Amino acid sequence: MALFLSTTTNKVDTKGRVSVPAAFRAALAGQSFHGIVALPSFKYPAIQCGGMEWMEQLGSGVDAFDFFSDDHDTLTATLFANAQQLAFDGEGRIVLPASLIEHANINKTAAFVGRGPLFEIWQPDAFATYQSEATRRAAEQGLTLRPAGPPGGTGGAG
Amino acid sequence: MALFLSTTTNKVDTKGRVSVPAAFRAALAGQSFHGIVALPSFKYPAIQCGGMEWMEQLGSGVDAFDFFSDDHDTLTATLFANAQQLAFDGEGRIVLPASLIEHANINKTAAFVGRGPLFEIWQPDAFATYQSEATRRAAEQGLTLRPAGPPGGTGGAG
DNA sequence: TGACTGCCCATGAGAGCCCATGGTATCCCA
DNA sequence: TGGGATACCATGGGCTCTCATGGGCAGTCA
Repeated sequence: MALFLSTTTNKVDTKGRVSVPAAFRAALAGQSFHGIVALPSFKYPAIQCGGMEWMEQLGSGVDAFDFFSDDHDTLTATLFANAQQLAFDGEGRIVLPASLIEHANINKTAAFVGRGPLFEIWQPDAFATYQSEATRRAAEQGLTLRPAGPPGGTGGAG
Repeated sequence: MALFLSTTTNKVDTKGRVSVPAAFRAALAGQSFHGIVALPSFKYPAIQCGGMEWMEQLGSGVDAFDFFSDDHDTLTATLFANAQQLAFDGEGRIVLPASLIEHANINKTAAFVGRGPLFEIWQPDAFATYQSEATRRAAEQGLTLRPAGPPGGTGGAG
């Protein structure tokens, strides 16, 4: 499983291209699709990304007959319909589609934020704000991480 | 298994032809029938599509129902009787039959919406409405993605 | 014979591919 | 330990080729 760590800010050129950090690319090496899958977060102005395996895992519960279910309607409409396959060019860059650029208010630079099994792309200032807010909340709540703890809690990353 | 992602809007020309997005065609490459299978959705004004393998999978799902039951009648009547094979022309276009055009209220443009193992064709405005509603529902329900195996906590997309 | 379907070609825009470059971190050797 | 060389990475620009789109023509069926 790919693991994404640390934060890197890269430039977006006039064509809308951004270099995906080499460490992130390395984490994705060996997957069937040479690139990333990106979808807009509906909680905050960020783009959530992972490899094709991540996407397949997200969709693994959806089999051919699930389109009879309302929940899966909602899920696939928000998940697959908004997802974009962004292939790497020869230099390991991707082109951010206009819809995602707009969603994340990205302008000249983009911050790549590691989140473990996935990573996010943010407008750097927006991320800084979000980050300091999250840090403050964590301190307030005395949030701790329970290693290998039982799943189902509010999760570690916040 | 083919995986259909993202949404693309293409024009319908005067002959009723539409280009199937190249990414969708690529996902269907290698299947026995060079084209798509399309059937009207009975839940909303859209056309549900997939490759021949998808149709075969639907068929095997129908087997699970009792052959003499009403469910079976309903399903076969709905799925197979209304299904249409639409072959690609040399440029990867299909011609939408009048019955499907009418069902989806398609006029000058058609939105191709990825839904994972299948995709749908919508009248773009109708889909926008449906989409925003689905997004709202997903956010409201705090719908989380729990892929089959690993503990996700709050899941991937959020 | 007429209408329609399927096949072919042309074209503009845009995406993707290739090459070049500067900076930085690392490695090797003295 | 310090300096030079090298390799990798982020960045920029130009070019090619694919894709979406439009129209024409021939074959087929009613």
